[in-house]
Amino acid sequence: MVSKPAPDATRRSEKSRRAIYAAALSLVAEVGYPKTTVEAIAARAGVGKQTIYRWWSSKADVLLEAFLDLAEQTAREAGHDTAGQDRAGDGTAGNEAAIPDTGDLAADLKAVLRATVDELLDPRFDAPARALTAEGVVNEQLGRVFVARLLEPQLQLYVDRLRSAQDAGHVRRDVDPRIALELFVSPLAQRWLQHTGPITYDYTDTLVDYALYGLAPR
Amino acid sequence: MVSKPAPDATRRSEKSRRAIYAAALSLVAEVGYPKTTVEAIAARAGVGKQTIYRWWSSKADVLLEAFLDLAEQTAREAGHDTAGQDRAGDGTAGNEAAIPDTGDLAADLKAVLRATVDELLDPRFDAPARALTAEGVVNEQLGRVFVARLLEPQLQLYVDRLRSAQDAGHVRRDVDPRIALELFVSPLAQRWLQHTGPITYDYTDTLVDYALYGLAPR
Amino acid sequence: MVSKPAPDATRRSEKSRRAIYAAALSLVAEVGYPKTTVEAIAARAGVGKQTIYRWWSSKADVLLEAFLDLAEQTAREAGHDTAGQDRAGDGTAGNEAAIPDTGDLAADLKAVLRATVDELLDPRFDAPARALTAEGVVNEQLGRVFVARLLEPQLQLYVDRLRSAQDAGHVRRDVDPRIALELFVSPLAQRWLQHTGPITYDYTDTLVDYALYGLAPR
Amino acid sequence: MVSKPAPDATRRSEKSRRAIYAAALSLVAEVGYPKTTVEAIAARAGVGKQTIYRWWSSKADVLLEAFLDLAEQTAREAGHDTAGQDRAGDGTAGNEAAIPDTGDLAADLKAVLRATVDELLDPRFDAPARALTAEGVVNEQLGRVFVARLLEPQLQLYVDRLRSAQDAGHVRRDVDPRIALELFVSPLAQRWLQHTGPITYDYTDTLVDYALYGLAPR
DNA sequence: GCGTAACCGAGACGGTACGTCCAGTCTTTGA
DNA sequence: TCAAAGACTGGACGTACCGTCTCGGTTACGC
Repeated sequence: MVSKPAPDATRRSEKSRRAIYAAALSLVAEVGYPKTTVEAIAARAGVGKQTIYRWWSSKADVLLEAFLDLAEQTAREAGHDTAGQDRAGDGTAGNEAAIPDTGDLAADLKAVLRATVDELLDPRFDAPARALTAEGVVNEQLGRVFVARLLEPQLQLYVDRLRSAQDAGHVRRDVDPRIALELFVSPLAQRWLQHTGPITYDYTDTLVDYALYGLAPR
Repeated sequence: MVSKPAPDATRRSEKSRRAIYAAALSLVAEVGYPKTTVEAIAARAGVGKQTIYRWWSSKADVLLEAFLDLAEQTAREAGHDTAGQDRAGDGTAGNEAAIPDTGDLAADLKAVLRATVDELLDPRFDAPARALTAEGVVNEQLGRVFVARLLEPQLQLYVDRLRSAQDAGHVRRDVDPRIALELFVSPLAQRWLQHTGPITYDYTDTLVDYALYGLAPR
Repeated sequence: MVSKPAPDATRRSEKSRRAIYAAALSLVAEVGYPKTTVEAIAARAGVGKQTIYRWWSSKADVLLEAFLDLAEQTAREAGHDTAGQDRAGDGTAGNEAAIPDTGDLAADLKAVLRATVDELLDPRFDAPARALTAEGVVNEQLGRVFVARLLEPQLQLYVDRLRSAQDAGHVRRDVDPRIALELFVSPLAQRWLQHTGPITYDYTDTLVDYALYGLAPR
Repeated sequence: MVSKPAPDATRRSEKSRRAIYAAALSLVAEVGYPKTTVEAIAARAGVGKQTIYRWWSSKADVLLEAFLDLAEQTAREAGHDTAGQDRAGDGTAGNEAAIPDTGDLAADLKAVLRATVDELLDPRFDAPARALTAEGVVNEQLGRVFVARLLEPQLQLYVDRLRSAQDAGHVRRDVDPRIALELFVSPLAQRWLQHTGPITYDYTDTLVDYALYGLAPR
């Protein structure tokens, strides 16, 4: 079975690709993911439907790549701006500037989470991110790609910072950083996804405090 | 504007309602939410499409009520069967039996979370709960209903148990229980929704330990 | 086969019957036959749908009886007005006042056809008559009833008048009156039904002249 | 307002068009016009419903064109086969071969009407012609198209033949041929449409005789 | 420099499901 | 005890998109 003759990627129209990304992202932001149709993306991008289906397998796939591209671009811009404490273009796509390490773990985490709060409240990110997350909840294949390409690389930065804290003796050695990070990242994620509570700096600060020092009296 | 004449609910067919719930739940479990169509629900329920559209506004709406009904029923059964020793959930069954209070907070939380793990791994709950959560992520109106009717009541049980622990001096007085509970509930929710990690008893036990005693050395 | 339990006609509501007739005729006149629905008739008549289905088998059936009733009524009124040369209530329902017999066949026929022209141009008759005729073209069963109850009784009057003219020696003895009448009645009918030409007094007068004296030179 | 972007007719699928015509005609012949649904036509033609709605506005419109096409085809075949000696019809086949002119008007008309009788009794023509005529009675727009495209061209042939007879002195000069032809054509049409009498060669022969020589004694 | 291959915009195609409308039947309720 | 009201199953309607399939046209590469 050789189902797909595999189109020649070298002859691909860069202009069309960009136009499709832009159309997909703007449509999702405007009318929402479910009402965004492949036909509408093609029309807005000034592109034939076949040009979409030639390179992507579904609406979700287009949006996923469009969003990855957006993330990459944003990261690149951020990289140029803040210069120094970041890397980019390592194939995992994303704005993974390392978490700062001032020696004060709580302060560093609070700073990063505050930046995340800003991002979550920016509709430019909110709409497509929400749409892709929702699709991933129900479409495991897409979900795994989304997590692997976008979410995990971010989480890995927390793992790194926590390990550094362990080396410095600020976090117990027997703590698994991959689980530990969920104590402050997941609550924020859930509030964002399910509207189960307000998203504020105070809130994320509190999460960090609770997570680091526990609920039980010392 | 009163566009809809509003059908007479007293004359509603109970048989049809039940058949529609059953059809919706079984179809979602079998073919997934996106491939579940209103027509298929009607066909399987042996019902005219109009009977669905007369009482619900969308596929999501049907499934929401079907799932609420399922949760209620499950709760009722559980209530009769086990009287007192009860499960709780994260966006799943609508059972409002209180979390046990043996005096050992860690043990009580671990027990309840283990029950939740069981539920999340049961496809009977997983499929519709996942579908509704995904829909709620993207459709705020439905999301809010879902949260208010199913999720919040469950979370309130944790609030109650944590307050009791505060009274017993096992949790710091300055901790906000509504936020505290997210430290162990949200990570589980995220792993479930986004497949970001395995869901096991070990994992939830660890979450409780981390949350109660913190990451920093004592 | 006793398919229908046959409702008790003696307990039938006369008021409902009249209201249904009125509703059916007015709706056909207003929105046309195809857009006239049983539900709309019931609603306008302030009657349950079942009350219609109890006594009639279809929309066409209702309209047929409504129209027969209208014709009967019109005939009765005409009878009272013109007093003397008419009969009524003989079970065949209709306005079959006999064709006048002044001894001048051409003049008598022209007068009657002019009256028919007036009727055909009156929308009160045109809409339902056209609807029923169209239905009868395609639904033979209804068509035969329509012809038997309404059309044939009318045509019989021409037969009678033509026979009288034969007795007076104004029409050839070997002419079949049932066919002869079609020479002036059918052209008018076709123009009305198919809009194949204007319908005027001049036209019907001409038809009578052509039919009586032929096309060939004398 | 130009609501419809108007599809590109040059890219239209000839195969689909033919399949739709065939399906429409066969369904009307089999189950009758009212029970013929657009969905059934599409299914039998192996075509999507949208392909029908893209090119036609309604079931009636499809059948009209299908029938016009059939008439044209029949005419073409007849033209090739019999060359010169041709049929004419009443609202049926679109063959514009002239009525024969042997010098004997009565004989020529009788021959043509006998051919028409044959056609009216052929179910292949009867079902769709009847359906379209009925629709045209109630839907004036379609009726006018039907008359203009099919009926009038046929009638014009009679006009021509009658004019030729006038030149030959066989018909009075003061007779209007367009009205005269109705004396024998309309009665046949009415008997066919409304089942008001048998349709035979004898009948049409009689009509011609009555029309040419009149009812009054000579 | 000239085919020729393939991508491109465009959009018609066979389909599926939508949400609405109405037919004809069945059930409840008030007079 | 009947009829009004209207919910019910069923199924066609006309629409919106799906994903596939031509159709010219326009590159851009290999000979």
